[in-house]
Amino acid sequence: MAAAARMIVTHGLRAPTALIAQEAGVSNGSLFTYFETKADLFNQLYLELKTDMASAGLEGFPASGRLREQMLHIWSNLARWAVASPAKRRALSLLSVSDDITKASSAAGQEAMAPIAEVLERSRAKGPMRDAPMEFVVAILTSVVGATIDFMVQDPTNADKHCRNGFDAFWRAIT
Amino acid sequence: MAAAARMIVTHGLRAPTALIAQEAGVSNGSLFTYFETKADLFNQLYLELKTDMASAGLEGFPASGRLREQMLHIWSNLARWAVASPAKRRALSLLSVSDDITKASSAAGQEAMAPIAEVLERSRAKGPMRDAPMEFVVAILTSVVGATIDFMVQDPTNADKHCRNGFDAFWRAIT
Amino acid sequence: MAAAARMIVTHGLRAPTALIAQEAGVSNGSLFTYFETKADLFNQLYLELKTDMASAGLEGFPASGRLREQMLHIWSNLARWAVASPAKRRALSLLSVSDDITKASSAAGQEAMAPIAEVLERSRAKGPMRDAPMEFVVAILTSVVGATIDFMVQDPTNADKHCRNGFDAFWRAIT
Amino acid sequence: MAAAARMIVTHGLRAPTALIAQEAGVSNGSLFTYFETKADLFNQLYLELKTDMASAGLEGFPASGRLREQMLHIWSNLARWAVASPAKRRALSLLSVSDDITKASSAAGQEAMAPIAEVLERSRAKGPMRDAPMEFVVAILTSVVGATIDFMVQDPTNADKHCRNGFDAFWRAIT
DNA sequence: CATGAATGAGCGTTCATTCAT
DNA sequence: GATGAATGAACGCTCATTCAT
Repeated sequence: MAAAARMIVTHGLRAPTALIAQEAGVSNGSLFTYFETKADLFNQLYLELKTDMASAGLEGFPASGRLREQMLHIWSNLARWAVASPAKRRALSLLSVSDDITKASSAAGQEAMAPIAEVLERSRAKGPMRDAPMEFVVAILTSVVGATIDFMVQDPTNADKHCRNGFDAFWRAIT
Repeated sequence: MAAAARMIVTHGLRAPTALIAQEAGVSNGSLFTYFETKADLFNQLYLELKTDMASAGLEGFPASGRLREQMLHIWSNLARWAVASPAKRRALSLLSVSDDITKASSAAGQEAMAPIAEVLERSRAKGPMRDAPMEFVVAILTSVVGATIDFMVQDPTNADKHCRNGFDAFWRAIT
Repeated sequence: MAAAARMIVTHGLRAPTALIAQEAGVSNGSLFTYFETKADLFNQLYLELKTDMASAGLEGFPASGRLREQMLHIWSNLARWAVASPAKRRALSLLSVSDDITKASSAAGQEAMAPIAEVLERSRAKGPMRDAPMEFVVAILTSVVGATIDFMVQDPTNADKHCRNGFDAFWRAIT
Repeated sequence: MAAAARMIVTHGLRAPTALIAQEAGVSNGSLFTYFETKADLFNQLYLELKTDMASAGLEGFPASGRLREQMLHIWSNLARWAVASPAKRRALSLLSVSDDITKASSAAGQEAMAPIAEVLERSRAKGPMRDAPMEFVVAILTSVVGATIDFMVQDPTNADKHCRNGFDAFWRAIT
């Protein structure tokens, strides 16, 4: 799956299975010993990446902290993860819009993000977005953090500043 | 190009050129009289859609209005355009993440959005994001308006409310 | 289709489509311009061969002759056709037992044989097999004529004798 | 080999060796401990089935009976065997036309049928087919008994009648 | 001898692109 | 310029066979 992620980065979702197998150091046929189809591989990879991202986001979570600090902690973790694993991030964003990802995988992906969503839920609970659909809030989180990461990657010297600015904008939007 | 947009909606970016040509009422060969390659078609379509969207955003622009009203006007226009032309919107969002779109096309696309970006520039000029890169602000606009539209489409009865709520969140983020 | 028949003879039904295309003097891709799938090619070929065989059987049919002479005429024609076109015959017999041949094709094949079946029907009408299912009688015709042809091919010097002996056996069976 | 027969029935001759092994309760690799190649397995299976069929045909053979009764006994036995073991029969008929079956196996198969062929030889010795090649007579037996079985299976209520009618037709053909 | 993961050649099919008419 | 048949490289996937354990 790591090989698949790498090949998706360089070749997009059209990355030939033969290339993925080669990158993984196995024969093209062997790939299908582990994954029934290419779509299956993509779904499993999607879930792994999503789970990986979610657990990165929750690492060192300050359970006793104030809400804003908790959310900032997650935000920084997510940004750090994405900056540290650009391949994973790129692969995940391509997979997220792929037709190959089943509803089941999407649902499982949301499940993995549930603990983060819970913090988000509490964050917006008393603010102006208290009546908005939760998915809307998640969409805003995802997109603003995505934009933030892009600028952290682009201008690494000011990464921390971008990270903070992005979070502040996000926090303003939902509280 | 309209045919291409329609086929992209139903078949994704893998829509066969033969199908696009058929939908357009010309022979498959003729398509390559007008577009050197499929990628070329996609780039031209991308630019057309982006331009279309931008001009829709500016329609009836209240030149003398207050900044917030101007921005809200654009916001509502963009949302209305997307809701009225779901095919264009879907095609544009797929094309935006495609490998086929060249840097030149992306740049030209930003160019088309320049008048809107200008209003955006003035909107954030005195706020907390005054020092952020302009692309960052644009990215936030794009992503939040995108999320907003999704919920307008999904729940048309409350479309206006979603539109307004999205804008408010956005305005909070940048001012 | 002639190329397909030839390749089926030499490679069986597993004859690669690429080889069939090559034999036909076209590119592998072109084959699928004319036939949607390999199975489609096989079905069309099956029907062509069956029709070809049936019309060969009826060539010069003595409409005013006695029943036995009519049947013998058909029998000899069928045998001659098979001996003259061994490739067609081999391909047809392989296709007949293939999973790729649809019920529709089988039915159409029987349709093509209808005029022959009609003579057969009259032949057995007053004999001991008058109450047997018609398919049973056809099966006997097919199998005995098949065996006959094998020996005509194997021992061409006595082809006429084998042909006659086979018919006599068949005629004894059904009258 | 029983597993192979079963899988041939459900999947045709393309039945994967892995599936055959699984059905047999051994690992896919083990299959090749006992059979050098898939073709080898098929040849051995062919011979086993042919031998099985032949010995079924001879079961309870009335050595002192009249020729016609002896032949009818064999005929009924063959029909009963086929009706009772449809898998074996289907596998055998598929294998019979397969390219994988070697001349040696075919010859060995004929050898297994020799005792039956001997009765057949005596049956036709004084009749109109006395000068025909023995293989021709065998071919007629095989094909007519095959057609007979098809109708016994299809219409079990009248199985005995079909069996008898088939035999009568056959007997008329060779005597 | 048993296992089952690994192999890689081979196949059916697709489709962007070409080009003779 | 328009056509659409022809092209052939490329891809996802299968499966008989091998071999280290």
